[in-house]
Amino acid sequence: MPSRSLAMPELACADCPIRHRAVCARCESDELEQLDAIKYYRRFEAGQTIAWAGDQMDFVASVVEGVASLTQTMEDGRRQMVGLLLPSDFLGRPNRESVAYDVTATTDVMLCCFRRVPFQTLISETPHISQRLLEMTLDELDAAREWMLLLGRKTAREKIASFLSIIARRDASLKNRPNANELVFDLPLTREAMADYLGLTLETVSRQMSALKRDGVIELKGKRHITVPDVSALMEETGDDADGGMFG
Amino acid sequence: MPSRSLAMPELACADCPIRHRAVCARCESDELEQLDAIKYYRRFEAGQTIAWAGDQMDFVASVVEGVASLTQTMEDGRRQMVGLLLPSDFLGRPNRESVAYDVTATTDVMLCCFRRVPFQTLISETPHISQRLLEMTLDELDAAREWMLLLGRKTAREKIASFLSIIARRDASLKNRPNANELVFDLPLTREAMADYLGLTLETVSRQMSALKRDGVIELKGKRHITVPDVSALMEETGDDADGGMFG
DNA sequence: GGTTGTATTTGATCGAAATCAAATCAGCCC
DNA sequence: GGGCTGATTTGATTTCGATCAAATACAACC
Repeated sequence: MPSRSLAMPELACADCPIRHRAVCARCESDELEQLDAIKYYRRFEAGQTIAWAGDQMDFVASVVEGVASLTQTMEDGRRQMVGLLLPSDFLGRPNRESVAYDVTATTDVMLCCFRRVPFQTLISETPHISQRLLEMTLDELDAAREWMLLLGRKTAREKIASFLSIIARRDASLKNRPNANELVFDLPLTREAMADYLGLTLETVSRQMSALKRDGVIELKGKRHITVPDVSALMEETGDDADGGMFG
Repeated sequence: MPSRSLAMPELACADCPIRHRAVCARCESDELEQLDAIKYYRRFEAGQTIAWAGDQMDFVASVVEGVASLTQTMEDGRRQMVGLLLPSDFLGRPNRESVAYDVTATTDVMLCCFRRVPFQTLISETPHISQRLLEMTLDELDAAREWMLLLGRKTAREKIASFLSIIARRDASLKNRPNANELVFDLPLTREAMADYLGLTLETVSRQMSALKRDGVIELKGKRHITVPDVSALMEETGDDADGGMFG
């Protein structure tokens, strides 16, 4: 169900993929023009911090390209990722002045930013947008809750398998799959970032990746390029209900 | 920041505590009358299931009294709580037909229910309410993310201490504390439910409760009645930043 | 090609929490 | 009071993932 939004009608919009999720598909063109008036693009390099927890953030944004993440850090350095933003995901909290978590560019990232104050004005005057934001926030909440099950109850192997299936589900290259049963994609995260996502150490991530490879569940070309020869075999490993899902 | 809503202005409304969070404080009285027209009360006993994951739910609701929880269960029985609803919390997802998680009455619960379809109509016609729901959902998302840090990175002892401080923060009896440094409240959950909340086993919960008692961080009267003689000592144990917080 | 620095893998060991098992406590009903 | 039931505590042992440590792969740069 976090994939719900993928099923929503998309606006054909060549210059700004943002609108696909950030903006209600029912918006009138003049509303879209107002959005255009307050938007600008911004690029961040891999590893760069986009905002620190507690900072003022004078924009909200949508991810155009690349991956950004939200993380929380404890004083002693323990770190947990609490949000992973892929292209078309929304960043920022309308009506909140400050950011609650560190926002980092996990890969090179291109953001489409909307200036915060005028964006909020637009929301308050455009119920469509506010309703769309509610939908998106509910989707995020669903994703967070699925993530909680993973963190609280899954084994290391199940965590890795779940992560791979989550990334695969969102990966663009999905669109042209030659073989319906096979799956090929690139990992946008280092082993360390995966560990932060999964509540593991990077050593455990590496070991479990090796184990899945040894058992033929995945194949690796380089460190980041993954082939899943049999999707259902991967799904078996996630611990989730085998039903539904993106892959038939 | 999950406590943000507590700081919001509350409507004086003797018969229905719901409004305090569920409905925008800026609503006009005729909008409140419309809400009254579609609401009804419903009681559930401890242990009773309010809805199963996947069920249609023909109402949304606000918790008036007692505690309800959202849980996810894996086929082999592993269980993770993903939502804990205390009085004034909102239950249900506007514009979603079905429930995503099992909803259970953790104690005896009184709900103030709003019939779903008319409630949705009201939302779409009343931007205030839709914006209030967005605020509430953002609060829930913040809470979920704090919870993710707990599940992914905290030790068993830190989890217990964090849980106690979360419950204490929300407990009604807080309102009349004789001694600002001391804290007295009742646990609304069994050890098993705590385990489901924290991603632990009930034995570990029990052991860590005993350890905190042994170390003088908490005192126990019966199994459920907790006294925290020194709030800052408890906060030390949570692993969280010592700053801010409800207790000064 | 060699060097440097980072990312990743692999190995050995340790420890926190899970698991398995039993005892104790607290209501509750008669 | 006494027995019954479910909740909780406590104990013994195991196990999975963390930690500590070292080797290997890889890309960028000279």
